[in-house]
Amino acid sequence: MAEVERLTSCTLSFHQCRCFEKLTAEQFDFLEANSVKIKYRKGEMICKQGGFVSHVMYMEKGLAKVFLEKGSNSLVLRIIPDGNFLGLAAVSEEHSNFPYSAMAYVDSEIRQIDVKAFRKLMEQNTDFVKEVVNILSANSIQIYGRFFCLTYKQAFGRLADILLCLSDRIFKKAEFDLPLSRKELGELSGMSPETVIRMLKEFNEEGLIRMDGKSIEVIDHSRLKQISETG
Amino acid sequence: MAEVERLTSCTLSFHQCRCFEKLTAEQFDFLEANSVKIKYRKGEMICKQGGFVSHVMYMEKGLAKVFLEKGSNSLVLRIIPDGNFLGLAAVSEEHSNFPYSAMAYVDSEIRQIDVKAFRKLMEQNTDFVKEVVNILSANSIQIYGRFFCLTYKQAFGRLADILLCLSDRIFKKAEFDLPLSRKELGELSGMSPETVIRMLKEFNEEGLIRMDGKSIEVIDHSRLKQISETG
DNA sequence: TCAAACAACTGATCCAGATCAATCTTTTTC
DNA sequence: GAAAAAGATTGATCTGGATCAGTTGTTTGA
Repeated sequence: MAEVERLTSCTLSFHQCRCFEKLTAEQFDFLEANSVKIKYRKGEMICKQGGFVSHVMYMEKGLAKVFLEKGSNSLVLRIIPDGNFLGLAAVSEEHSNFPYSAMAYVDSEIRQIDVKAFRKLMEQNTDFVKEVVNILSANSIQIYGRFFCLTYKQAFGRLADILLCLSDRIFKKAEFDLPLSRKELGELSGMSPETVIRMLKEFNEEGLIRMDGKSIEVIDHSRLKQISETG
Repeated sequence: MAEVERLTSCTLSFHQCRCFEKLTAEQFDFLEANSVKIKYRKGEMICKQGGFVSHVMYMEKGLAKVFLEKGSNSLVLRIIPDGNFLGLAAVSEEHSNFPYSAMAYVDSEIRQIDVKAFRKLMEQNTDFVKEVVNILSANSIQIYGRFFCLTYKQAFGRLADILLCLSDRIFKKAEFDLPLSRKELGELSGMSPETVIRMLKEFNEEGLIRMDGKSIEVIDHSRLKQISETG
């Protein structure tokens, strides 16, 4: 029996992007010819909510957040590690403006692909467009889970979610140096920076994590998972 | 200058489905031959979160909610009026289980389309698959707005959103009979039924709406809109 | 036709987590 | 390398909205 996916506020879809594998050598060259690699520094804006869409972007190396902003409020929708698309909303012909902003968490290399060229490939290659549909679906499902968790889980459950997500899926090791401020960690888990600090301190004191400034180590993975589920 | 889309917790995307217009007569017949119309009674489940996906569903007539459930918590993702798809997540080959449940708010007629037939049309018809991509994108963007609002807006702002959404976009008139219980209205706007009642009462007393049991009339549209924006 | 379940409503209480106000620490800048 | 700005931390306070505990209609169904 297939296990039903667990609802987490994890900020990353489970989908492994296999788009480019579907292209012929010729199509891949066409895509290369119509794209350019851009380097962003930590903290730089990659796109602005409301701005004109001109490219589909692909994270080659780095880490970024995709978020909504309004006034002083900011909601992180997704975080984008290596090998993921950013701004795939652009493929829809009906949206000429970015529905979200994106910012680099760390120095990042992003491939900008001309949206017209990208759409052309979608017309030419059935497997490619199917893969795009798969990615869009997977992104939606991930957002649903995140939406549910930020709405119903308590603060400690949401923080446990994010810590596990960072450890298991972004950095893929128990110990990592957090490239985010407490404020940004708060935006990710939907709480104030002060609450983040207090909860991290508590997790630390109870031996669930070991924390030293920016360095975090997940110690009791299974209890964190339990907190994430019951929180 | 194009106006940037307003963030609301409205439960309905702005996209008008034009999928079927893209099909040839032959393809349309194929789709008809591979689909069946099902009637659901008010309150009946249309699909269950975790259940196997076998069909793409299209709301021909009626109103339904698409929601996540876990324990006693329920989060309404979207409401589906006439002429919208339900369960389009099924088109992705990677998801064999429904990521959400759906329930009919009122007696509804739903076309179930065999997912294999649907996918076949996506392979055959470029315009059709583009339109599917457009719908998926529009759905995502709508969910983003809703996510933001349920996270950051206060209760009265969220309720104002929903009332305007119901009046402007679902029923398309100022006065309508609400086919939802206070509890369901609470699920839609992310609050407890008691809070819904208190806020409706307040809106009523301040002359923003006129309320009599199930019947609701929007009186002061512009102030409601203002509340929705500042709330 | 009656009771039993459900929906609407009201008032009182409570609490998670935000906000505010300091202090301390680290990083940046000139 | 000193001053200034930004981030981390701590403690005290405050509050929006949930929860609880009723009462009063209103369907439902045996």
